[in-house]
Amino acid sequence: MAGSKSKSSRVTLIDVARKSGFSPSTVSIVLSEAPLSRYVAAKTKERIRKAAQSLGYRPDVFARSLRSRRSHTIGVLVFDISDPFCVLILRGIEKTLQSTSYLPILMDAQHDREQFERYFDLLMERRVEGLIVVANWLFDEGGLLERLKDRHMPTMVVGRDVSEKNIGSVIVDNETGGYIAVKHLYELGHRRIAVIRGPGALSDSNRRWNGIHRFAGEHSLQLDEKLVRQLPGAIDPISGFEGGVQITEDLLRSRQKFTALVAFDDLTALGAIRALSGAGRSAPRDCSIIGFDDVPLAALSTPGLTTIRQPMEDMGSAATSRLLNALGNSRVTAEVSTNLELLRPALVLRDSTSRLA
Amino acid sequence: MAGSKSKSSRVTLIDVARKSGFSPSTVSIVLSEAPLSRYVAAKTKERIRKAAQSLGYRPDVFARSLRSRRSHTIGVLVFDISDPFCVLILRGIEKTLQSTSYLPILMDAQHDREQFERYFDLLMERRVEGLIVVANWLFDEGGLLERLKDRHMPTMVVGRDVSEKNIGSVIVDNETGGYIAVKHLYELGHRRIAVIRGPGALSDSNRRWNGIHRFAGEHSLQLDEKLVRQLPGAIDPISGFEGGVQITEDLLRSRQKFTALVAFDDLTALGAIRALSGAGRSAPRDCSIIGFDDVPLAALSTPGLTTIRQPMEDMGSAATSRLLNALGNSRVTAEVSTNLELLRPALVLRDSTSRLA
DNA sequence: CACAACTATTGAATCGATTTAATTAGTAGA
DNA sequence: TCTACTAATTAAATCGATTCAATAGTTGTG
Repeated sequence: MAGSKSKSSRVTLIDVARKSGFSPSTVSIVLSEAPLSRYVAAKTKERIRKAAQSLGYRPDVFARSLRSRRSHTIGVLVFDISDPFCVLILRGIEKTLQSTSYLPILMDAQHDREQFERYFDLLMERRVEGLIVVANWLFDEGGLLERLKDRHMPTMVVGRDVSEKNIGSVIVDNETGGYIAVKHLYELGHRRIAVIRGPGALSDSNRRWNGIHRFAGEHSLQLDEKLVRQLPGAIDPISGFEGGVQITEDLLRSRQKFTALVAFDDLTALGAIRALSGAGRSAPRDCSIIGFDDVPLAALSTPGLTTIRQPMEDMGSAATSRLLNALGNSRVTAEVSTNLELLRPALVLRDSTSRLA
Repeated sequence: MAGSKSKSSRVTLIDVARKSGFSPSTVSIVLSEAPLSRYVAAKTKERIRKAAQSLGYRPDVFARSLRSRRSHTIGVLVFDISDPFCVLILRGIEKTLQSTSYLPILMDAQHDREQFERYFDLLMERRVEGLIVVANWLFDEGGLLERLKDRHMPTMVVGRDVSEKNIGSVIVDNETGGYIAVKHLYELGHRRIAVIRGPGALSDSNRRWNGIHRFAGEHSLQLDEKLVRQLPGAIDPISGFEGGVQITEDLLRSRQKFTALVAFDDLTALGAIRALSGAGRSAPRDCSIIGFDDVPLAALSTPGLTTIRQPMEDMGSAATSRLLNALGNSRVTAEVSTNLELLRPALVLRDSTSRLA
């Protein structure tokens, strides 16, 4: 075809300059919409854009980033993508980023702390302009975020409360969640309610318990200590399931009576259902069970799991918006407002809970 | 501190050159292990490395890529990351890439075809050196890969058979999978076996059916046409579940007798279990159910789902290895060997199937 | 001893953009 | 008339590496 170099070398800015009859400088200014483009005549702009278009010009990301010292990327570091909890958060992040000029660079630390740090460094090397850490409940708080503090990189953490200078967090209101969970069971008539608390090291765990406790206090509901158990420290995404199985088996063996159970999260709840079934009982007939999170598979189990939903997609969006906000104000002194953002949980009614006969 | 410039400007190659006493050229050659480094004296190398180390030098990715025309990255394009099927494949890819100098750049098309193309272009713009497409069963075959063919970019597709020039695929041996599935039920004594086939447009679906059919032929097992149904075209990752519910309800209503059911995949199987339970029956007591895939949640449902495992992590690894291989031979003419790689499925025994009473 | 071949290192060009300071022209105010 | 400012455009420097051709020095060989 006429005009198309047989050598399929890339189309560069200079090609556009030649074709449009303006200098590379002007072309650059127009196409990258630099501040100076205010002074460029409208006709010039148009002609340059047309030339670029007709040549199919795409700026070279590397050259651009090298000179401008901007990457137009945001690092998204997930601690363990196999945790179903994460996926919807990612969706929220991606959707929010879509309308901007930022590109997410997603890395999965595969539940490995070293990997996490390695990828963290890689993201820094790639000069991401901001960072979103998706921290599932396995995320070890101790010191892992130390290095985040050093760099002055606007950072948001989703799913974990990390109150540090220049680091913002978005999490669900765990206390309210716990409150709602028992409230639901209470309103169904249950009074002997077992609770499987999360690992003690997890702040989520304690907050949810606080909510449960507060409700109990307000309604003079007796929480029998013998019916309150705690998951051991978690190792991988499904250890919650196994913990749920074991603790529930143990509760059943103990011959304590209970007609309902609040599980720390959905996986624990699924474990409880499994244990119940193993003992020849079933939910909700013999025992109502409520989970927490509303991970996708909660809707797919039989019975469908009644649970407290974390608005995961919203959490992703909220974190991203705040990050963008910090980035927009002034890139140099970008500071994420430090405070914590709490999102409201919601009760999702399915079939694992029922009115006490 | 002594030596540390208060202005925290980056450490560049020139700084290392100054400190080590060699020229930038030599430093570059040594640190990037270019071919010429064969001729650099061992002592020189050592001194340069030490200088770089002590300054904390990290090469600038953008400058490097600009000049060398290499990005050291591999694009990983997932059609829908919320499909549990994908996650383990990703893990396989990442693990294989870890020991190399390639960095995966992961993008999630969020089940949106336009998004897929947008991200595809973005990856090209970022000059990835190879591409891995993780295509779950929702991936629309028609024409979506057209553009892959144009660019001469080494490409592997996981989870879908795309036989195109210069595109390799890695999938599970679906026919064998189907064969194993009925075989298992047959050996448990089942003779009246229902089958929920996948959407007709899906080649997976037909292959699995072929396997089932072949087994039936070899063992003169009668497959009652009235017990064979087909899922409608899929829309989102969980439409298999709903399809499973509806078809199973329909089968139950039809009053045809069957003691076992082969579901197209795990989600469909979970749907079948749900429908069974809705009709007051349960698996495996009233009907044995076998799924396909072994997605993570198959182990968490009650009863645990007996299923045919796709070796997803291996599939990811295999695809990556072959891509690396193509990349290694000669970057310019890198060609992925076109042929399809079939991985063996395996029966995973859990509790949703049992011997016919 | 001349010539090649190899070792060891470097100067200078280059990748493709952005950005700064400079240039020109026009126009308004003192 | 001179200054000051704005509008419109551009030449040239720059970002931080890689790479190629060039330069010596050294060794081998016929």
